[in-house]
Amino acid sequence: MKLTMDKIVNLCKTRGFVFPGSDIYGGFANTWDFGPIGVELKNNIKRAWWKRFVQENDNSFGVDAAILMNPRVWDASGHTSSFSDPKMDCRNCKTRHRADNIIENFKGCDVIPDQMTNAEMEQYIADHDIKCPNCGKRDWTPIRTFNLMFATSRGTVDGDKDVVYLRPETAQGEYVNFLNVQRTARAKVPFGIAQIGKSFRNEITPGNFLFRTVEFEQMEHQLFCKEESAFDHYEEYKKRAWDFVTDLGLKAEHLRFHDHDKLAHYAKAACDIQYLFPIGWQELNGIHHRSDWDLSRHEEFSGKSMQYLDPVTNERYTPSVVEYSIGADRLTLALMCEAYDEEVLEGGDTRIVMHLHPAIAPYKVAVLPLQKNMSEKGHEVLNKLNKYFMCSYDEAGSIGKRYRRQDEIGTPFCVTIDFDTLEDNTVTIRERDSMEQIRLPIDKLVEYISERVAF
RNA sequence: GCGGGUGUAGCUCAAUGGUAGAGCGCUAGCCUUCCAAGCUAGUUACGUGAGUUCGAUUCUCAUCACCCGCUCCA
Repeated sequence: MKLTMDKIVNLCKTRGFVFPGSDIYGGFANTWDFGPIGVELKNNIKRAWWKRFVQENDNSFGVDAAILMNPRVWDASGHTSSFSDPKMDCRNCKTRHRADNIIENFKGCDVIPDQMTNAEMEQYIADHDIKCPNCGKRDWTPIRTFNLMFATSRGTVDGDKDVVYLRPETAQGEYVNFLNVQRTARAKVPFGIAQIGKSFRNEITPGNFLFRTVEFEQMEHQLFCKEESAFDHYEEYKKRAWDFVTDLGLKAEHLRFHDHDKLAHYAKAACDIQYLFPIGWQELNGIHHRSDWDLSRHEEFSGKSMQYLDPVTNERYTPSVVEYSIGADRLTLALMCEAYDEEVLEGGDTRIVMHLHPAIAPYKVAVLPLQKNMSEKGHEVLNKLNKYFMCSYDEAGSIGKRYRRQDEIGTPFCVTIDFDTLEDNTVTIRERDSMEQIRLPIDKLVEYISERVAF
């Protein structure tokens, strides 16, 4: 079976994982709404991440910072000045390029484009006759700047409004709270601050379904540590990031590390984990050694000391940061791609199965009375189970059809009520991947399922 | 934003300058004791706006959305 994004999108729309954003108005580019099944899946993924990187870490603490931040945060982070791309189009071959990249890649380049204005870059390109790398002609449109931050305004009186930005990354919420968390949690370096939250980027690009959206959710862990141990932690987090996604079900042969050739100005090392999506190898997460750049900048712009006083050695220093960041929507997409399967059964018919890790499956168990007159017993079982698990209840259609419905949304267990159930309180429990069935007393169900859906 | 393509039920498709059908799905009923059975009934669509025309889902233009590529990145 060749997996295409189309198949995933189709399943998502028909089964209620994900719908196009603003659907009844014809959609809205690069936005998607999670439906009843999808929101469970994504919440389970976020919960698994939080468990792994906060709950099971005794030196890791969560925050949920505001999306709107003081605009000076973005001056300090560099986003106000550098988070906009100077773009120009080649009129001849209709390709779009970044002016700064074109200049940088020009042989004999003797300037730093980041420090130039658009007019200076246009002049430089004209003076040096820099041609389109695609078609070899020089027929450029003027440079236009795209700021990737969504701007809105604070204040109710026109003309007296301050521009504020929807955050383009969650990381700054962790950095500005470094000392608040350290003090209140009585944390000792090295320790981490984690956050899951939405970020916004005004990018003019095709989205490839959930892979690239203008509004997206990041799961981030910032480890604050001593400069000399930062590279060790960097390596440690590469491994932890890898283990997390493989434990959730991504196959190792669909994953690879990808070191950055060009480092951002603040980074001492940067590495991605890429996943083999239907659209090719694409970034799933990033791990960055950011040195003390972020805290130092905030110290500079806020005037507040960001230094940590080591209580044992009395040493005072600005910690380095090892950042681990993964897109929740992107990970959800990867896990759906990995789980998707069209199985050919004996007899030639096929079933679509989502082999999701039980821990992230939207429903853990479906309750299926074999006949409609078993409704009462069915609800009795349902009401026992839904105290512990997200449950589905279905009494429409043949039992085989109902199994297939659950297979398509990845439900790991189906519990069937039959005539014997009414006599002896036992049920058939059917497992999704193996399609095997065993008989269990109703009283044992919670324990049996709990053991198998843990992460 | 640029170039190319597409737009008809929930999904996959059909037909037509005289206002639309099928299969699957879904709902209800009958039947049915564990992997998409059957029968009956019901359900829902021409993306939006303008133009040509006696009449437009069909032709033209615009617009919107989506898909592929450029570009970008978590």
